[in-house]
Amino acid sequence: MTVRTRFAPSPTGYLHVGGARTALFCWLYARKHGGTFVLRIEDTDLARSTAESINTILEGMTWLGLEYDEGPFYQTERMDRYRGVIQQLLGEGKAYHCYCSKEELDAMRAEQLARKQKPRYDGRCRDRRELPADGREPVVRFKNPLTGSVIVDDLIKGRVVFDNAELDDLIIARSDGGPTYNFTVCVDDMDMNITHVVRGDDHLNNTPRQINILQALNAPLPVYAHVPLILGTDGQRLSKRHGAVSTMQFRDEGYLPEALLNYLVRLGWSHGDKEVFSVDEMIELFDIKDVHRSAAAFDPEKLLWLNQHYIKSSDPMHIAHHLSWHMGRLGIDPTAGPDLVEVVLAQRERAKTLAEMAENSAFFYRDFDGYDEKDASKHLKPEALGPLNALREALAQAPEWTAVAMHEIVNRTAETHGLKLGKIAQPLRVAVAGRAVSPPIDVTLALVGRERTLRRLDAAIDHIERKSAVA
RNA sequence: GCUCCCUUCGUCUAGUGGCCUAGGACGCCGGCCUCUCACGCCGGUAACAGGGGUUCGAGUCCCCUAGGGAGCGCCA
Repeated sequence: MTVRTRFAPSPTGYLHVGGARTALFCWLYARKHGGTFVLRIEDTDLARSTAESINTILEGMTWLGLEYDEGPFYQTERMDRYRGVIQQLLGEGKAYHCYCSKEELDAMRAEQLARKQKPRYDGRCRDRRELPADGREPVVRFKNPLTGSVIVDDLIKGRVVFDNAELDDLIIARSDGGPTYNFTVCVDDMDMNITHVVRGDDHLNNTPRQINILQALNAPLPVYAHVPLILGTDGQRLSKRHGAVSTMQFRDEGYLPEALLNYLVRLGWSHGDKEVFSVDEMIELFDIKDVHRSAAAFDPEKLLWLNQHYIKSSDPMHIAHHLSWHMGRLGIDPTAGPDLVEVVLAQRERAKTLAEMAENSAFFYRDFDGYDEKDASKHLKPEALGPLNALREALAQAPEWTAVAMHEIVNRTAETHGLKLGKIAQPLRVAVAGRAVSPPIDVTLALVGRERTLRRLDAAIDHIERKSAVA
């Protein structure tokens, strides 16, 4: 039997990291077993589904590289099929019309709660004969078995047993005829020949209902794997209020897709002490059975560490490609300055995100607005004038503008002035970078280039002179 | 309230009865390196939720308690 998994988000928001991880697990499982990964959009809630959500979800999947083999299928395009199956169930006596009003149901629930019972429909319309006179439209309810139990042999949670007595006759079609979630899932999983249902464990309680429906449909049962959800840093369930949970937000903040994927796969899953996994390694080593049963908290610090790890160790060309996108976001044209690959090489050990790297590299491509105040007052002082002037002169005559040549000139100037390297490198750094932080000074000069360096040195010298004149 | 799920350092986890005076990773703290910021290297801090069993022996098996989460919709 060929493995077929599906990821079935409802388009009522963006793709959050919990969903992304579920999608990753589904995808890995399919890839590992040479199976098929199906994408299905569960958009039966017309009021809350939006085309925009669908686009961000698709965009997120693409960015992460979780390509699907079939789909996306839209439930809204399968309404006729659902209606047909509902009729079939009705005809076979496996479902029935229910005319209970909202008020009636609310009263029932309130009473059950008051008696400290689990609220559930009591099945009073199961054998209803005459229709109410007001001609109201009924809903359709599924006849859940009254006795016995449902066994779920979950790949992650193990064997879980539910008593049918705990379940009730759930609504499968609304009074407007629209099918409901628990029902469409069953029809789709059946029609799409899904063999493995990998989803969030908030669905574990739905599983026995779905199994009962599937059985009423004479459909083969898929294998289930309920993955625990992701918690926020505070241990609470991750939600829209807990900050950066949107997949695309991670891209915008400068994370690499491979870093997010690596972080996500290690959340609830491990392979010994191994921390770093390429996508190929994930596919090779991942096994749904090794997924933890308990929820895991999202730790932004560790994600940051992984991101930096990939920035540091990936092919600079690859990083440059992503960096280019971030430079563009800052309004910088990466062709108007040094080769981005050189920039990556200079910056990759001092940036945890690409957004940070882009910001810290802007001065290679365009003039900065002004000096960092603290750094300027500390390093651009009158005593720096001599060295800076000497540097200006020496650099102007540099036969070639390379890091090696820069190194030579800066060191020699420091020596002739009897200064430690730091005493000369720092003023120089502030002069060309605008602040006291940058890659090694020789590399920095090489990247800034001759013209910009000399211009900025003049400006710095001018800055010091004007300041001391005022004082 | 009822049903179901979960519980090893702050966090992610290793651990499948003896190899555990509990290992790794992130973070944090200290040191080294050093032209800044970083990187790197070295060292340190820190956990089996509690209580009962079973067993020669329990983080590992069983039971109970506590705590956390989910579900109980004409939402998905």
